Amino acid sequence: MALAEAILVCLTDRPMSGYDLAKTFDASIGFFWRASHQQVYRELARLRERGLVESREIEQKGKPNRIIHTITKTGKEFIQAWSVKPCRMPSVKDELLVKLYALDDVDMPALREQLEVRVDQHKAKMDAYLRIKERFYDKKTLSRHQKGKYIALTMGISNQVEMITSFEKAITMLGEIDG
Amino acid sequence: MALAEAILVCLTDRPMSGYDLAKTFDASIGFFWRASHQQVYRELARLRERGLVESREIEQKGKPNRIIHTITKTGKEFIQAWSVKPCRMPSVKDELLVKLYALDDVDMPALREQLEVRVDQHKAKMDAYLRIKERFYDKKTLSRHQKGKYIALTMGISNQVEMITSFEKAITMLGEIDG
DNA sequence: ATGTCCATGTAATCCGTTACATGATTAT
DNA sequence: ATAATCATGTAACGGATTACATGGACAT
Repeated sequence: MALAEAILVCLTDRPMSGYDLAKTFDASIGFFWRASHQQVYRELARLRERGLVESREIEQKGKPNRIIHTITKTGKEFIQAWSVKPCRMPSVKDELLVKLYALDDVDMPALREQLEVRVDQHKAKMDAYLRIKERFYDKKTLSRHQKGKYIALTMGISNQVEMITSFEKAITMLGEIDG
Repeated sequence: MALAEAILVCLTDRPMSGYDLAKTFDASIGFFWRASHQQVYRELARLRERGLVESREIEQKGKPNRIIHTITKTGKEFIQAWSVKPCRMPSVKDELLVKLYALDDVDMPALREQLEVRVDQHKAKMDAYLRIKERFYDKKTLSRHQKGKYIALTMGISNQVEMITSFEKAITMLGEIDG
Protein backbone atom coordinates (compact mmCIF):
# COMPACT_ATOMS: atom_id res chain seq x y z
CA MET A 1 0.00 0.00 0.00
CA ALA A 2 2.93 2.32 -0.46
CA LEU A 3 2.29 3.06 -4.12
CA ALA A 4 0.51 6.24 -3.13
CA GLU A 5 3.48 7.25 -1.01
CA ALA A 6 6.02 6.36 -3.68
CA ILE A 7 4.19 8.53 -6.22
CA LEU A 8 4.04 11.44 -3.78
CA VAL A 9 7.77 11.05 -3.11
CA CYS A 10 8.46 11.32 -6.85
CA LEU A 11 6.32 14.43 -7.03
CA THR A 12 8.29 16.16 -4.27
CA ASP A 13 11.18 16.19 -6.73
CA ARG A 14 9.16 17.98 -9.41
CA PRO A 15 5.61 18.02 -10.81
CA MET A 16 5.15 15.23 -13.36
CA SER A 17 2.66 13.67 -15.74
CA GLY A 18 1.39 10.12 -15.33
CA TYR A 19 3.59 9.16 -18.23
CA ASP A 20 6.71 10.58 -16.57
CA LEU A 21 5.81 8.78 -13.35
CA ALA A 22 5.30 5.49 -15.14
CA LYS A 23 8.80 5.87 -16.57
CA THR A 24 10.41 6.64 -13.23
CA PHE A 25 8.67 3.53 -11.83
CA ASP A 26 10.48 1.61 -14.52
CA ALA A 27 13.82 3.08 -13.44
CA SER A 28 15.21 5.02 -10.43
CA ILE A 29 12.55 4.57 -7.71
CA GLY A 30 11.38 1.49 -9.60
CA PHE A 31 14.49 -0.29 -8.34
CA PHE A 32 12.81 -0.36 -4.92
CA TRP A 33 9.14 -0.22 -5.82
CA ARG A 34 7.74 -1.38 -9.14
CA ALA A 35 4.48 -0.24 -10.68
CA SER A 36 2.92 -0.41 -14.12
CA HIS A 37 1.47 2.60 -15.94
CA GLN A 38 -2.07 1.36 -15.29
CA GLN A 39 -1.44 1.31 -11.57
CA VAL A 40 0.04 4.78 -11.72
CA TYR A 41 -2.95 6.29 -13.53
CA ARG A 42 -5.43 4.65 -11.20
CA GLU A 43 -3.55 5.75 -8.12
CA LEU A 44 -3.22 9.31 -9.43
CA ALA A 45 -6.99 9.49 -9.75
CA ARG A 46 -7.32 8.43 -6.12
CA LEU A 47 -4.67 10.87 -4.92
CA ARG A 48 -6.54 13.65 -6.70
CA GLU A 49 -9.80 12.65 -4.98
CA ARG A 50 -8.06 12.69 -1.60
CA GLY A 51 -6.60 16.14 -2.29
CA LEU A 52 -3.01 14.95 -2.07
CA VAL A 53 -2.15 16.06 -5.60
CA GLU A 54 -3.45 18.78 -7.93
CA SER A 55 -3.59 18.26 -11.66
CA ARG A 56 -3.71 20.64 -14.60
CA GLU A 57 -3.76 19.91 -18.29
CA ILE A 58 -1.14 21.39 -20.59
CA GLU A 59 -1.95 21.72 -24.28
CA GLN A 60 0.52 20.38 -26.82
CA LYS A 61 0.40 20.33 -30.59
CA GLY A 62 1.10 17.14 -32.50
CA LYS A 63 1.11 15.16 -29.24
CA PRO A 64 -1.56 14.25 -26.72
CA ASN A 65 -1.97 16.84 -23.97
CA ARG A 66 -0.07 16.22 -20.77
CA ILE A 67 -1.65 16.30 -17.33
CA ILE A 68 0.82 17.60 -14.82
CA HIS A 69 0.40 16.52 -11.20
CA THR A 70 1.70 18.57 -8.31
CA ILE A 71 1.89 17.49 -4.67
CA THR A 72 -0.25 19.60 -2.33
CA LYS A 73 0.48 20.76 1.20
CA THR A 74 -1.75 17.96 2.48
CA GLY A 75 0.26 15.58 0.35
CA LYS A 76 3.50 16.67 1.96
CA GLU A 77 2.02 16.29 5.43
CA PHE A 78 0.86 12.85 4.39
CA ILE A 79 4.36 11.64 3.52
CA GLN A 80 5.80 13.17 6.70
CA ALA A 81 3.26 11.17 8.72
CA TRP A 82 3.99 8.04 6.66
CA SER A 83 7.74 8.37 7.19
CA VAL A 84 7.32 7.97 10.94
CA LYS A 85 5.20 4.84 10.77
CA PRO A 86 7.08 1.55 11.05
CA CYS A 87 7.22 -0.46 7.86
CA ARG A 88 7.09 -4.15 7.10
CA MET A 89 9.63 -6.56 5.85
CA PRO A 90 9.35 -6.89 2.09
CA SER A 91 7.51 -10.06 1.15
CA VAL A 92 9.68 -12.67 -0.47
CA LYS A 93 8.36 -14.40 -3.56
CA ASP A 94 10.91 -16.12 -5.70
CA GLU A 95 9.65 -18.85 -7.98
CA LEU A 96 13.17 -19.96 -8.86
CA LEU A 97 13.99 -20.66 -5.22
CA VAL A 98 10.79 -22.68 -4.97
CA LYS A 99 12.05 -24.76 -7.89
CA LEU A 100 15.40 -25.24 -6.17
CA TYR A 101 13.58 -26.20 -3.00
CA ALA A 102 11.67 -28.79 -5.02
CA LEU A 103 14.80 -30.20 -6.66
CA ASP A 104 13.51 -33.76 -6.49
CA ASP A 105 10.49 -33.12 -8.66
CA VAL A 106 12.04 -30.81 -11.19
CA ASP A 107 13.65 -31.11 -14.60
CA MET A 108 17.33 -30.59 -13.77
CA PRO A 109 18.76 -29.31 -17.08
CA ALA A 110 15.89 -26.81 -17.32
CA LEU A 111 16.51 -25.66 -13.78
CA ARG A 112 20.21 -25.20 -14.41
CA GLU A 113 19.48 -23.09 -17.46
CA GLN A 114 17.01 -20.96 -15.53
CA LEU A 115 19.63 -20.38 -12.86
CA GLU A 116 22.07 -19.19 -15.52
CA VAL A 117 19.47 -16.89 -17.06
CA ARG A 118 18.88 -15.49 -13.61
CA VAL A 119 22.56 -14.78 -13.05
CA ASP A 120 22.62 -12.85 -16.33
CA GLN A 121 19.53 -10.86 -15.33
CA HIS A 122 21.15 -9.82 -12.07
CA LYS A 123 24.33 -8.89 -13.93
CA ALA A 124 22.31 -6.70 -16.29
CA LYS A 125 20.64 -4.99 -13.36
CA MET A 126 23.94 -4.45 -11.63
CA ASP A 127 25.40 -2.87 -14.76
CA ALA A 128 22.42 -0.56 -15.09
CA TYR A 129 22.74 0.56 -11.46
CA LEU A 130 26.49 1.08 -11.80
CA ARG A 131 26.05 3.23 -14.88
CA ILE A 132 23.53 5.44 -13.08
CA LYS A 133 25.80 5.72 -10.08
CA GLU A 134 28.73 6.86 -12.18
CA ARG A 135 26.68 9.22 -14.28
CA PHE A 136 24.63 10.99 -11.66
CA TYR A 137 26.31 10.66 -8.32
CA ASP A 138 29.77 12.08 -7.96
CA LYS A 139 30.69 11.12 -4.43
CA LYS A 140 32.31 14.44 -3.54
CA THR A 141 29.35 16.64 -4.30
CA LEU A 142 26.35 15.06 -2.63
CA SER A 143 23.55 17.27 -1.44
CA ARG A 144 21.29 15.83 1.22
CA HIS A 145 18.68 15.42 -1.46
CA GLN A 146 20.98 13.18 -3.52
CA LYS A 147 22.41 11.34 -0.54
CA GLY A 148 19.37 9.15 0.12
CA LYS A 149 19.12 8.13 -3.51
CA TYR A 150 22.85 7.41 -3.50
CA ILE A 151 22.64 5.15 -0.45
CA ALA A 152 19.62 3.31 -1.81
CA LEU A 153 21.39 2.79 -5.12
CA THR A 154 24.51 1.52 -3.37
CA MET A 155 22.39 -1.01 -1.51
CA GLY A 156 20.76 -2.04 -4.75
CA ILE A 157 24.18 -2.69 -6.26
CA SER A 158 25.54 -4.77 -3.41
CA ASN A 159 22.30 -6.69 -3.37
CA GLN A 160 22.71 -7.60 -7.04
CA VAL A 161 26.32 -8.59 -6.44
CA GLU A 162 25.23 -10.88 -3.65
CA MET A 163 22.53 -12.43 -5.84
CA ILE A 164 25.02 -13.09 -8.62
CA THR A 165 27.57 -14.78 -6.38
CA SER A 166 25.02 -16.84 -4.51
CA PHE A 167 23.22 -18.08 -7.64
CA GLU A 168 26.59 -18.96 -9.14
CA LYS A 169 27.44 -20.87 -6.00
CA ALA A 170 24.09 -22.67 -6.25
CA ILE A 171 24.94 -23.75 -9.81
CA THR A 172 28.27 -25.15 -8.61
CA MET A 173 26.59 -27.00 -5.75
CA LEU A 174 24.10 -28.50 -8.20
CA GLY A 175 26.98 -29.66 -10.37
CA GLU A 176 28.44 -31.56 -7.46
CA ILE A 177 25.35 -33.67 -7.01
CA ASP A 178 25.19 -35.46 -10.34
CA GLY A 179 28.06 -34.03 -12.36
CA MET B 1 0.64 -17.29 -9.59
CA ALA B 2 2.97 -19.88 -8.22
CA LEU B 3 1.05 -20.45 -5.01
CA ALA B 4 -0.62 -23.48 -6.58
CA GLU B 5 2.80 -24.86 -7.51
CA ALA B 6 4.30 -24.12 -4.11
CA ILE B 7 1.47 -25.98 -2.39
CA LEU B 8 1.87 -28.96 -4.70
CA VAL B 9 5.61 -28.97 -4.00
CA CYS B 10 4.91 -29.14 -0.27
CA LEU B 11 2.51 -32.02 -0.83
CA THR B 12 5.15 -34.05 -2.70
CA ASP B 13 6.93 -34.28 0.63
CA ARG B 14 3.91 -35.71 2.44
CA PRO B 15 0.12 -35.31 2.49
CA MET B 16 -0.94 -32.41 4.69
CA SER B 17 -3.91 -30.48 6.01
CA GLY B 18 -4.53 -26.84 5.13
CA TYR B 19 -3.44 -25.98 8.63
CA ASP B 20 -0.11 -27.78 8.20
CA LEU B 21 0.41 -26.06 4.86
CA ALA B 22 -0.32 -22.66 6.35
CA LYS B 23 2.37 -23.35 8.93
CA THR B 24 4.97 -24.44 6.41
CA PHE B 25 4.21 -21.24 4.46
CA ASP B 26 5.17 -19.45 7.62
CA ALA B 27 8.47 -21.33 7.80
CA SER B 28 10.59 -23.53 5.46
CA ILE B 29 9.13 -22.91 2.01
CA GLY B 30 7.75 -19.65 3.33
CA PHE B 31 11.30 -18.29 3.26
CA PHE B 32 10.95 -18.15 -0.52
CA TRP B 33 7.22 -17.87 -1.01
CA ARG B 34 4.86 -16.40 1.60
CA ALA B 35 1.17 -17.11 1.87
CA SER B 36 -1.48 -16.62 4.52
CA HIS B 37 -3.82 -19.35 5.70
CA GLN B 38 -6.72 -17.75 3.81
CA GLN B 39 -4.82 -17.97 0.56
CA VAL B 40 -3.91 -21.57 1.24
CA TYR B 41 -7.49 -22.68 1.89
CA ARG B 42 -8.79 -20.91 -1.20
CA GLU B 43 -6.06 -22.33 -3.40
CA LEU B 44 -6.63 -25.83 -2.02
CA ALA B 45 -10.29 -25.63 -3.07
CA ARG B 46 -9.17 -24.74 -6.60
CA LEU B 47 -6.55 -27.47 -6.75
CA ARG B 48 -9.22 -29.97 -5.73
CA GLU B 49 -11.51 -28.73 -8.52
CA ARG B 50 -8.71 -29.10 -11.05
CA GLY B 51 -7.97 -32.62 -9.86
CA LEU B 52 -4.43 -31.82 -8.79
CA VAL B 53 -5.01 -32.84 -5.18
CA GLU B 54 -7.34 -35.30 -3.45
CA SER B 55 -8.77 -34.59 -0.02
CA ARG B 56 -10.19 -36.78 2.69
CA GLU B 57 -11.48 -35.87 6.10
CA ILE B 58 -10.08 -37.48 9.21
CA GLU B 59 -12.16 -37.54 12.35
CA GLN B 60 -10.67 -36.33 15.60
CA LYS B 61 -12.11 -36.12 19.06
CA GLY B 62 -11.80 -32.94 21.07
CA LYS B 63 -10.41 -31.12 18.06
CA PRO B 64 -11.86 -30.05 14.72
CA ASN B 65 -11.54 -32.71 12.01
CA ARG B 66 -8.54 -32.47 9.72
CA ILE B 67 -8.78 -32.55 5.94
CA ILE B 68 -5.73 -34.22 4.48
CA HIS B 69 -4.70 -33.29 0.95
CA THR B 70 -2.67 -35.60 -1.26
CA ILE B 71 -1.08 -34.72 -4.60
CA THR B 72 -2.46 -36.72 -7.54
CA LYS B 73 -0.64 -38.10 -10.57
CA THR B 74 -1.97 -35.15 -12.59
CA GLY B 75 -0.60 -32.87 -9.91
CA LYS B 76 2.87 -34.35 -10.24
CA GLU B 77 2.77 -33.96 -14.02
CA PHE B 78 1.68 -30.39 -13.49
CA ILE B 79 4.75 -29.48 -11.43
CA GLN B 80 7.04 -31.26 -13.90
CA ALA B 81 5.61 -29.09 -16.69
CA TRP B 82 5.89 -25.97 -14.52
CA SER B 83 9.52 -26.69 -13.67
CA VAL B 84 10.50 -26.36 -17.33
CA LYS B 85 8.80 -23.00 -17.90
CA PRO B 86 11.02 -19.94 -17.47
CA CYS B 87 10.25 -17.85 -14.43
CA ARG B 88 10.28 -14.13 -13.74
CA MET B 89 12.48 -11.96 -11.63
CA PRO B 90 10.95 -11.48 -8.20
CA SER B 91 9.35 -8.06 -7.93
CA VAL B 92 11.08 -5.72 -5.57
CA LYS B 93 8.94 -3.80 -3.12
CA ASP B 94 10.72 -2.36 -0.14
CA GLU B 95 9.04 0.51 1.64
CA LEU B 96 12.12 1.22 3.73
CA LEU B 97 14.26 1.80 0.64
CA VAL B 98 11.60 4.16 -0.66
CA LYS B 99 11.96 6.11 2.58
CA LEU B 100 15.74 6.18 2.18
CA TYR B 101 15.26 7.32 -1.40
CA ALA B 102 13.05 10.12 -0.11
CA LEU B 103 15.54 11.19 2.57
CA ASP B 104 14.79 14.87 2.06
CA ASP B 105 11.14 14.60 3.04
CA VAL B 106 11.44 12.16 5.85
CA ASP B 107 11.76 12.31 9.62
CA MET B 108 15.41 11.40 10.12
CA PRO B 109 15.43 10.00 13.67
CA ALA B 110 12.41 7.84 12.82
CA LEU B 111 14.11 6.58 9.68
CA ARG B 112 17.28 5.73 11.57
CA GLU B 113 15.27 3.77 14.10
CA GLN B 114 13.44 1.89 11.38
CA LEU B 115 16.75 0.97 9.80
CA GLU B 116 17.93 -0.42 13.10
CA VAL B 117 14.71 -2.39 13.57
CA ARG B 118 15.25 -3.78 10.10
CA VAL B 119 18.77 -4.91 10.87
CA ASP B 120 17.42 -6.77 13.88
CA GLN B 121 14.71 -8.42 11.81
CA HIS B 122 17.25 -9.69 9.32
CA LYS B 123 19.43 -10.94 12.18
CA ALA B 124 16.46 -12.83 13.61
CA LYS B 125 15.75 -14.39 10.24
CA MET B 126 19.37 -15.34 9.81
CA ASP B 127 19.42 -17.01 13.20
CA ALA B 128 16.26 -18.94 12.39
CA TYR B 129 17.74 -20.18 9.10
CA LEU B 130 21.02 -21.13 10.76
CA ARG B 131 19.24 -23.11 13.44
CA ILE B 132 17.29 -25.05 10.81
CA LYS B 133 20.43 -25.69 8.82
CA GLU B 134 22.23 -27.10 11.83
CA ARG B 135 19.31 -29.15 13.00
CA PHE B 136 18.15 -30.73 9.75
CA TYR B 137 20.96 -30.66 7.28
CA ASP B 138 24.15 -32.45 8.17
CA LYS B 139 26.39 -31.73 5.20
CA LYS B 140 27.80 -35.23 4.94
CA THR B 141 24.53 -37.05 4.52
CA LEU B 142 22.52 -35.18 1.94
CA SER B 143 20.07 -37.07 -0.21
CA ARG B 144 19.08 -35.44 -3.46
CA HIS B 145 15.76 -34.65 -1.87
CA GLN B 146 17.45 -32.67 0.91
CA LYS B 147 20.05 -31.08 -1.34
CA GLY B 148 17.73 -28.56 -3.02
CA LYS B 149 16.33 -27.42 0.31
CA TYR B 150 19.87 -27.16 1.64
CA ILE B 151 21.02 -24.96 -1.26
CA ALA B 152 17.94 -22.75 -1.05
CA LEU B 153 18.47 -22.36 2.69
CA THR B 154 22.14 -21.51 2.18
CA MET B 155 21.13 -18.79 -0.27
CA GLY B 156 18.58 -17.48 2.20
CA ILE B 157 21.29 -17.21 4.83
CA SER B 158 23.83 -15.36 2.68
CA ASN B 159 21.04 -13.09 1.55
CA GLN B 160 20.24 -12.18 5.15
CA VAL B 161 23.91 -11.61 5.90
CA GLU B 162 24.14 -9.25 2.93
CA MET B 163 21.04 -7.36 4.08
CA ILE B 164 22.45 -6.94 7.57
CA THR B 165 25.79 -5.59 6.41
CA SER B 166 24.32 -3.28 3.81
CA PHE B 167 21.69 -1.80 6.13
CA GLU B 168 24.38 -1.29 8.75
CA LYS B 169 26.48 0.47 6.16
CA ALA B 170 23.49 2.63 5.26
CA ILE B 171 23.14 3.67 8.90
CA THR B 172 26.82 4.66 8.99
CA MET B 173 26.48 6.64 5.78
CA LEU B 174 23.45 8.44 7.22
CA GLY B 175 25.48 9.31 10.29
CA GLU B 176 28.11 10.99 8.17
CA ILE B 177 25.62 13.43 6.71
CA ASP B 178 24.46 15.25 9.82
CA GLY B 179 26.31 13.56 12.66
C1' DA C 1 -10.27 -15.50 33.85
C1' DT C 2 -7.20 -15.04 29.86
C1' DG C 3 -4.87 -16.51 26.19
C1' DT C 4 -2.93 -19.77 22.93
C1' DC C 5 -3.30 -23.86 20.04
C1' DC C 6 -5.96 -26.62 17.03
C1' DA C 7 -8.63 -26.38 12.50
C1' DT C 8 -11.68 -24.83 9.44
C1' DG C 9 -13.41 -21.35 6.47
C1' DT C 10 -16.23 -16.70 4.37
C1' DA C 11 -16.52 -11.78 2.91
C1' DA C 12 -14.90 -7.46 1.61
C1' DT C 13 -11.54 -4.78 -0.12
C1' DC C 14 -7.42 -3.66 -2.29
C1' DC C 15 -3.42 -4.37 -5.26
C1' DG C 16 -1.38 -6.10 -9.56
C1' DT C 17 -1.57 -7.93 -14.29
C1' DT C 18 -3.28 -8.45 -18.85
C1' DA C 19 -5.64 -6.92 -22.55
C1' DC C 20 -7.89 -3.39 -25.02
C1' DA C 21 -8.18 1.35 -27.06
C1' DT C 22 -6.74 5.70 -29.58
C1' DG C 23 -3.85 8.54 -32.66
C1' DA C 24 -0.19 11.63 -34.29
C1' DT C 25 5.10 11.86 -34.87
C1' DT C 26 9.53 10.18 -35.87
C1' DA C 27 13.07 6.85 -36.94
C1' DT C 28 14.65 2.56 -39.67
C1' DA D 1 5.92 -0.41 -44.49
C1' DT D 2 6.93 -1.23 -39.61
C1' DA D 3 7.88 -0.14 -35.21
C1' DA D 4 8.76 2.79 -31.44
C1' DT D 5 7.75 7.01 -28.72
C1' DC D 6 4.51 10.17 -26.69
C1' DA D 7 0.32 10.28 -23.76
C1' DT D 8 -3.81 9.18 -22.07
C1' DG D 9 -6.83 5.93 -20.05
C1' DT D 10 -10.79 1.66 -19.26
C1' DA D 11 -12.21 -3.15 -18.20
C1' DA D 12 -11.76 -7.61 -16.51
C1' DC D 13 -9.66 -10.70 -13.80
C1' DG D 14 -6.92 -12.68 -10.26
C1' DG D 15 -3.88 -12.43 -6.15
C1' DA D 16 -3.13 -10.67 -1.45
C1' DT D 17 -4.63 -8.57 2.88
C1' DT D 18 -7.75 -7.71 6.63
C1' DA D 19 -11.44 -8.70 9.28
C1' DC D 20 -14.88 -11.77 10.80
C1' DA D 21 -16.48 -16.27 12.59
C1' DT D 22 -16.65 -20.74 15.33
C1' DG D 23 -15.54 -23.75 19.28
C1' DG D 24 -13.28 -27.21 22.25
C1' DA D 25 -8.71 -28.31 24.85
C1' DC D 26 -5.25 -26.92 27.72
C1' DA D 27 -1.91 -24.06 30.22
C1' DT D 28 -0.93 -19.96 33.45
